[in-house]
Amino acid sequence: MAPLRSPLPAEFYRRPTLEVARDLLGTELVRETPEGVTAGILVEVEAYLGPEDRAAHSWGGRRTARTEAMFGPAGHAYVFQTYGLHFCFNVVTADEGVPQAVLVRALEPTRGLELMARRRQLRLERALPAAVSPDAFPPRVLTGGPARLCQALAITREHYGHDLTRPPLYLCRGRSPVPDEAVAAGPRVGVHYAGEWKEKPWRFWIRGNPHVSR
DNA sequence: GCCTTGATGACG
DNA sequence: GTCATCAAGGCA
Repeated sequence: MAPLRSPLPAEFYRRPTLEVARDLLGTELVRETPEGVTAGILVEVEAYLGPEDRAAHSWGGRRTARTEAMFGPAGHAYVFQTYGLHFCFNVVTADEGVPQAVLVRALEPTRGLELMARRRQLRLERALPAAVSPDAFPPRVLTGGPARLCQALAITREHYGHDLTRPPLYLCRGRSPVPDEAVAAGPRVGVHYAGEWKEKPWRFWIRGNPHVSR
């Protein structure tokens, strides 16, 4: 099946990771399944710059079955599981052999909101009555958080290493580029253990966007 | 021990 | 609404 829209080329990802992270804001992540299409605009990301970055899974050049994808070519997916429960979705960046990636922390939902809600319904039952009118989902409940967006888009370990220039999971240009004034930067979330690296302002988000995770 | 989330309870 | 605390449970 041809993709619905033209995916970003591999060259987009094969650049310095901080540039890719910033430029990923405003792009659209599309997930196609037999049940339907779900998609959202990236509004919050974090860069992980192994092997130097203490906060990166590839810190110190750590190369295991889990981190292998980070060493692979740019534009492929790095999916990992945390706390035994949740998946997180990353885009591999930079040159092959340089284990760097960008974690996607939040999306602004654009397509398939009801399907997303269905996939998240187990935990959403309390929120759903307020959301009976489909456009009235409260911000963040569908895709505001790295594990939430994976559940909403049905991204799992089966996408580990997937080539993100091809269906059924790919990125394409969004509605419009995000100007520098709209981009905010700050420390990354959940990396308190990372010493001096935890202060690096390598989390980027669209200022004021209600879907940003926190 | 972890790049998380949802539930619960305190507080205002 | 906020904030703090806790438990869920796979894998290195």
